[in-house]
Amino acid sequence: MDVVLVRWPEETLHLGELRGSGTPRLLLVGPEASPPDSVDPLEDWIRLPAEDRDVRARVATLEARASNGLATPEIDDDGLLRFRDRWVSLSPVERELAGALVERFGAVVGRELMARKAWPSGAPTRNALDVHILRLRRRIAPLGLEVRTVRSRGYLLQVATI
Amino acid sequence: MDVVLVRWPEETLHLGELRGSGTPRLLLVGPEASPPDSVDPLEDWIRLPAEDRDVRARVATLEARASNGLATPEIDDDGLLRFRDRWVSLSPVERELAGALVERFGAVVGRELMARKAWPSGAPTRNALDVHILRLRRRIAPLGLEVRTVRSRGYLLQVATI
DNA sequence: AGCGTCGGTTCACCACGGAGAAACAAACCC
DNA sequence: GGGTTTGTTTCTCCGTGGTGAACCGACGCT
Repeated sequence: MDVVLVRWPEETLHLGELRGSGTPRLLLVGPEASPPDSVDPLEDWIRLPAEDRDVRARVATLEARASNGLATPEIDDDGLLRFRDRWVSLSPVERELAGALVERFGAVVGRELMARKAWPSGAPTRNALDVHILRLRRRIAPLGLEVRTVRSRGYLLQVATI
Repeated sequence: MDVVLVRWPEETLHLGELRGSGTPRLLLVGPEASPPDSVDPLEDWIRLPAEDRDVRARVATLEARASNGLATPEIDDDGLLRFRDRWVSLSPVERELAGALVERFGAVVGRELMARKAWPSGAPTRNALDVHILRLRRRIAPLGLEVRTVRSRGYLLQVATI
């Protein structure tokens, strides 16, 4: 999402909309004005006059924050799992499993539910799900995603931690 | 939590610790240095020389964000203990104990009460609770939480002190 | 102060079950 | 035909909960 530059305090009105819509914004604070106070991580400000590189740095940070919040993997129409401009192909079973995990990204999906998604008429073996999870893990690792186990509850898809 | 001022890029080493521990920090960027790039809302920077009121404004924002995001830990529907965008899974017994502590975050919870929560029909051994508290302590340490003992009263959950 | 008790911490060990992983075999698709 | 996908078995590993015992510091008593 693009960062909007706003003169402060001249364009205060405009600012209200931006805050409401969650648009990232950089306030250009005049030499005499006092700095705004907002805790919103999508809002920043800089004192004028300012160097170009400083403005650009703050804009870049806001952009990164904005797109970070939206960083959710998705499965496209071709069955590819896409995340942050990379992708991997999935096998049919993996697509169902990944689909369930992506739908509730960051939250736990029960083993039962996943098994029903992959095999609506009943899972072949109890172990089959484990094996496919293992394969899915290796498949999505290059995207920087990982499947974490929550014992006796299910699995959870998230951005890989270091 | 107090905001730490760090000269950039001279005190880069120090910065590593601060980032790791989630301490809010303001980087004082020398006249020639290029600004840092971090998306962490608990990190900000300002170009030197800077006006006092500008520094104060940025410090205030960081403080507000820190105390805002602090809030309280919570146990979600999946039984995960979440705190500051991190989480750990809990075993059933730990979930009961943590639940009692989270409910009264920052206040003492009696041993009796906790034992009843974990084992409604009576604790198995005298020190079963102790052992589970030990395990819970180690489990939640990565979240920056700690269980403090209040002798002959009970236990208290709080943000870990350094 | 000396001493015993109490409350709490930590460790080592066991048993059980859930999950991970490798290896093999069959089915499938280009 | 060759690679991919899927199912299955088997073995190993680890999370979990319980138990006993050693240890340690705070407290209270004489």
